[in-house]
Amino acid sequence: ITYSENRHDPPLARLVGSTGNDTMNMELSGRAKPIPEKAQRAPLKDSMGHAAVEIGLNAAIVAVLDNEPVALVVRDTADSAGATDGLPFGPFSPRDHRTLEGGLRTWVRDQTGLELGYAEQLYTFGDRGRHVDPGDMAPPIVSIGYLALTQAGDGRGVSNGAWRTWYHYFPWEDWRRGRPDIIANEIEPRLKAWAESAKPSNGPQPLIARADRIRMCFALDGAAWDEEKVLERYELLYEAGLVDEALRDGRSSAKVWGDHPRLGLPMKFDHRRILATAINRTRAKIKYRPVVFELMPDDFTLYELQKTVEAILGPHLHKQNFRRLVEGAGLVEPTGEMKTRTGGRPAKLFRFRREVLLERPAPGVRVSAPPSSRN
Amino acid sequence: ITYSENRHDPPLARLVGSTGNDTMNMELSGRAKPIPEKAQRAPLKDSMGHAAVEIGLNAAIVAVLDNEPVALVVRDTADSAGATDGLPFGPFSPRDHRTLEGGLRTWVRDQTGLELGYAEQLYTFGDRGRHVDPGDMAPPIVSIGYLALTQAGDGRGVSNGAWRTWYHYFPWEDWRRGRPDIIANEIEPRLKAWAESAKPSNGPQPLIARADRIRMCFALDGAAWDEEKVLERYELLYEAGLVDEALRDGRSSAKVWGDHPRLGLPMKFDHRRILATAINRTRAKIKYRPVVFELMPDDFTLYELQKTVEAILGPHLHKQNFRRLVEGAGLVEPTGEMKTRTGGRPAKLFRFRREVLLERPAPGVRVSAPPSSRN
DNA sequence: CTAAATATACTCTAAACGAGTATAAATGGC
DNA sequence: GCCATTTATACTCGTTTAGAGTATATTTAG
Repeated sequence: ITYSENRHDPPLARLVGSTGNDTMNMELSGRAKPIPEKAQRAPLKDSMGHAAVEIGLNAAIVAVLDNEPVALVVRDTADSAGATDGLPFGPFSPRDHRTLEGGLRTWVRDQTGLELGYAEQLYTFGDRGRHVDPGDMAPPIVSIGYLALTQAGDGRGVSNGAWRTWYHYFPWEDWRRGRPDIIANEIEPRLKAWAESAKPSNGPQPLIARADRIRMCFALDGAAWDEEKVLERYELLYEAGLVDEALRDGRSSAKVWGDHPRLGLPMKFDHRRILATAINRTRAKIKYRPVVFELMPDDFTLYELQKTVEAILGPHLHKQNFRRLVEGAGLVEPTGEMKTRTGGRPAKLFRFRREVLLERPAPGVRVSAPPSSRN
Repeated sequence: ITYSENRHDPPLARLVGSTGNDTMNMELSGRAKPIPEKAQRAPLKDSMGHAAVEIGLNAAIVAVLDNEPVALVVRDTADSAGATDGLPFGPFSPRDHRTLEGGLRTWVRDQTGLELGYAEQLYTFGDRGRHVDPGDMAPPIVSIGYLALTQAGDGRGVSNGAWRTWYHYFPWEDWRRGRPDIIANEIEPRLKAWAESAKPSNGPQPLIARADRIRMCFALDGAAWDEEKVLERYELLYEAGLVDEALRDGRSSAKVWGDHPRLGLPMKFDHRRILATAINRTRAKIKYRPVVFELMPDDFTLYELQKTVEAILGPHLHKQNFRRLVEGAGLVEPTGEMKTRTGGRPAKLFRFRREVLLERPAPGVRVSAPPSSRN
């Protein structure tokens, strides 16, 4: 089954507003002329022994556990002092791996015991200096991030690694109990200070002012929160030197903020950026492709399905409309069974209708959010 | 400016139906268990001299020239016998390139004289055996594809390379004069023969039957044509052994079809696949991000804008609604000037309103297609 | 038996999409 | 200058659907 990247069934997109998940053209492009690469020497074509680089394959494995969105992380047991979480990863070896994705699956199996199901490529990162690690391990220069979706119970016990809420690493993304305090208390003031520090306008102006980026990313001044800006937010914080990785990588703008709390837990290398990309993609894709079902058991109630969607997207959805849209789109069919012991009236059990993939071009979970009430 | 990948302003998505552009999970995944990698030896972690591979950077540079969608290709002048078109490309060299995209820009500048503006990463391909080339040049094992959008006249003369319609390589994608004959005359019968040849159901069944894939990709049996399935179609033809590259790569299923016409012009290495990905992405993205304007001069009439969109998407759009949607979305503002000599009543000139990027989360060119009439 | 919780059916409104009609202002040929 | 042709642009209208609310049915907990 091929779930491709871009959307086309609009419906629930509009609810949240959104902005994008996939790409990370973090080098501002647009019509603006690109920053010229440093003085160019003669073409390297004939420089034999072509520059070869090591490629890292990294897996952001996502599941939903008790209505909590989680990722599978492995912790560095060797260095127990400042043990940092990381994603399962390993180098791509053309000798042993027939495909990139195959190599990824192998590494994940070896490191966690988990047999991956659904997986898709996210992005290939290659910025020098972004993956520095204090340890003696030299990280690969180029790393390819993958998103995998699975049921948390599906691994039938992961032999190594732990499922951790992704909000450990991105506390500002957790809007389940309203706007998280960390935004107003920590992020906003520090980012504004960073924006101010760039005021003396010497040099070329960026296409979008820092203040505007901050406002749009973190929904200041009445702007709407866009849950699909996960990566953009993380990159902004990195650029401003507010996440530990920026400090670690030795960015000049990174400041020490005294006893201010760190903004989320750091990860090894550029793994947090990859996880941000994965969350971004998951949040976007769930709206226009039936990928939620990769996170669900075979049979489920519509309410369980809704809770899973909400775990990914954050805001609470309108229950009646959710049911109507999901059923109306032909995404599910009743199994005939009922689930009792739901704490109320028993619910019909449903299963995913795989046939939709042959019918409509690309159905997603169409959802509508209620304004305030939660029913 | 960051145009991210996924969509959220639904509008014009619905017109065409669509399916996806981005990703190419061509290894069927879904809930199905993945094909196990060949017997796994011990983890390679400590195999010093980590496997290093050469990475190719490839640019699919897209423009619209006289209402014709074109890509910039370079032809192999050395081997004039069976000269094959290729995309500008070169190896990534961490020594000389600070970033992947920077390296790409350098190669494009060196090879074509063009200074890239907007560029975004498409996908990283790594299947062994997909980039074989009959010549003596060993292609990189891993290749990263990029999409760049530019005005054809913007390069102020490309010093090397030529703009060629992308329909040279994908004739079946050209629906401007209705369904192209090549589908009914060549593609459909050959694909059906291929599907038949797999009938004796030995071995594991694929998630989606060949016949279903064919029907959905090429809009048979009344299915709607989805112009966003560019990559899926090309991959299907490759898998069926119907494009020259499949033969060249020595796929077992590739057959010689006598004097049947070849299905589109082949390209070097896996460049045609990359171009398919680029077309796919362009078609999808134009609907939910204001990327059309990368293809336009600073000032333009709404009709010119519409013609450009149509060059990318194919079908003809409803003129009145197009105007209403584009203006209503605040994507453009009048310059105050008029364009005379349009062949009729003079048209107002417009320019792109960059401010929209700060307002709505992600505006695209919202369009609606008329059913039959073209007005 | 009742309160609380959940499941599910149905209604209503505003917005949008999708299509059509009408009119204005040029050009080109005669 | 007249007229056919071409393009630009304004406005209307019906159908769909998103977005929200109301009402009712069935269970469990106590």
